[in-house]
Amino acid sequence: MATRTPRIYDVARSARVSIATVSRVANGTARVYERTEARVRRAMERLGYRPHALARGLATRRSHTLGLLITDILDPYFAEIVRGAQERAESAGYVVLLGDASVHTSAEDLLVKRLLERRVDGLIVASSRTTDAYAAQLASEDIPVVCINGPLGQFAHAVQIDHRKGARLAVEHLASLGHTRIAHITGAVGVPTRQERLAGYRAALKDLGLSYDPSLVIAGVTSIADSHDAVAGLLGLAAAPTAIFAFNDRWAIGAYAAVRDAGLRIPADVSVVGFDDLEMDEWVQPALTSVRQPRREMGRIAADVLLAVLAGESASELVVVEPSLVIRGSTGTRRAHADRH
Amino acid sequence: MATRTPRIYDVARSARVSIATVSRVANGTARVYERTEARVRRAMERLGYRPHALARGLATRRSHTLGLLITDILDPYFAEIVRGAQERAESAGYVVLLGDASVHTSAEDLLVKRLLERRVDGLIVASSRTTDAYAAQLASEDIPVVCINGPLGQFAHAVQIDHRKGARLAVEHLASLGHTRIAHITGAVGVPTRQERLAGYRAALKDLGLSYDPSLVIAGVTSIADSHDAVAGLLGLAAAPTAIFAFNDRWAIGAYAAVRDAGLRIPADVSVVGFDDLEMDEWVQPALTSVRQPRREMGRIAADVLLAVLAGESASELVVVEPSLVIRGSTGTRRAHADRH
DNA sequence: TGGCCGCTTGAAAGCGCTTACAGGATAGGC
DNA sequence: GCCTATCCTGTAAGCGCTTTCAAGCGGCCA
Repeated sequence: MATRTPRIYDVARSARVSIATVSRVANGTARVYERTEARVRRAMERLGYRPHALARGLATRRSHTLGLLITDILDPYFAEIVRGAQERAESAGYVVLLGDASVHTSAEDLLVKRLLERRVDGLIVASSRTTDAYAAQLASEDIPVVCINGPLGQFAHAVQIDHRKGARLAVEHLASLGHTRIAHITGAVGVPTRQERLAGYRAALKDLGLSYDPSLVIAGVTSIADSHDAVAGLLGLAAAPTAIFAFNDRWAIGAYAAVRDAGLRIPADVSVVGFDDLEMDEWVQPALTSVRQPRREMGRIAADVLLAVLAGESASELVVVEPSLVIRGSTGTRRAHADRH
Repeated sequence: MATRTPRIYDVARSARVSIATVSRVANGTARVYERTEARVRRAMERLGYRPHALARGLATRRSHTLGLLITDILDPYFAEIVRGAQERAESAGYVVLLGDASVHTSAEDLLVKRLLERRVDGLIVASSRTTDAYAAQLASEDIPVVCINGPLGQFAHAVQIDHRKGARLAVEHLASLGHTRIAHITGAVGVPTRQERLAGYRAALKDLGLSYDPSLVIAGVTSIADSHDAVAGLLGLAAAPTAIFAFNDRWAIGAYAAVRDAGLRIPADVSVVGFDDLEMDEWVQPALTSVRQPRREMGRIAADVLLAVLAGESASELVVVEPSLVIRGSTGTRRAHADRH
């Protein structure tokens, strides 16, 4: 006889107490005689009682659920943020509800609607598509929001890597190897971090006394294939770059293919630096030099901030994490005999 | 004055109807006068009403949530299954709750407990750690379960790729290139699909008239580094293999490194075939030949089966999907001048 | 032994929604 | 214009849990 899964009422009857007492034992919200508690625990054990999270959520007005908005779970960048957030959430008894923008044909706000209907207690927005206007709308909801690498603003908490510094690390590294013509493949237009990294790139060039050449900056790249094409174009230039700083590692991989197609070699002819430091960086040939972003840590911090706010504690409005440069085989000294051509 | 988010009661009052009528309009569960409906809709619009999913779930005993158990979201294999399941679930108004085994320090059954507390309506188990005993325990819960590439059994629905056939495709391809000493790096012990692929490997060898050499089969590999070490060992053998069939693409990448370390080349000295067909296969050098597994499709099918069961329709107990071989640059004809050594 | 105090415990009212069930409005037939 | 059949709508009882409030219990001191 498969008896239905037991309710709190069943436990109460079995332990000969009221449901209030069972609730108290289950949550430890009030003192209970040791004897009584033992009876209740035994009953819970015996029946295999599992509290009903929905009912609990309804009664407490807390779903113990965190919403996490991302652009694409297939992108390791986001996957690791998810991991970090889940780890922190889990340790606090929270669950993470994923909103993956690329799953939905419809707009992102429908996604948010889904999450809000689920009554998430707070929201982490890691999606790179987030616009200011959209984020502001989010903030008008009455739950705490924290953005990861999103637009800075007063409306929400933020966790950011220091993008300018990251870009600077890349450019300085390339310059130290003798490169003077350093191209930059930027992020897609509208990605909030794009401007920051570009600014860091320009600032570093300036500080190093290198000239800024707009023709070496490619905008509007949205895929590996895009990046491939863009780099192919750059290599065809009369004054082609000897080094490429890509907005992220995937764009860098696109650059790899273009360099190979052009019959050139990395790093002998062209050096490449990516951004993110994905697992695959170690396995591509040559291994990719990249600006490391502690993504998992960022996810964890975001969840941490959210949980703090939910607990009524004060939480920092802005957390900036430090990038670092991981030097691998894709960068080398510029060849002595000047640029090709 | 940030007024609280409106309840069904607020809508009802605003539209001068009862909450029952609002509910009927919101769900379309019963006829309502056109005039009344218009009033209600306007009120919902005006107030920005968003039904409370928890309350609804409590009343209907349906959470409209699917649980999805995976081993690691950072592994693209799982990530794509998640994507597929989410796509299908989303289109049916369901939400997917992820249970990532690698997030939890504790055992997997705690993970399941979390999901069950959340009252998921059904469960997809894609985790490769799933043992028969554990799965059986799952099945004793009163919700439908479907396993992806899990152990076959009577207790749950299953979605499987034809592993034997996949292994056969790999071996036949290598044999057709002249290879006779084909090694196999198997999956971790306990991974249910391991036996199937191994069986396919052996069957293919037999059918092709090739001898089976146990020293060419490596078991117990659980990481890329493991695979690297195992392959290093193989290459040191007096009668080293000229081709390697890896349990998955990540193991194949480990093999790449070992081959390079040994001063050998792919595919000139050693051919490599992986399993899964991940995105990175196209970007590693040389591009990896691999047995394609339609992971997203499998996730979608799993969700589909689950939804069918939940809808009270009959659903197939076992869905077998077809593998295919994607031939890239990592496999080539065996060199004429016999094996090295 | 009586009175008082500090505990633990139970009764009951919600949390926001769905859904029989019954009541009232509407329309149709005469 | 009256009666019945049909529909729409409202009332109220839950769904499983938390939490206030008051009652009950035992122990202590006088």
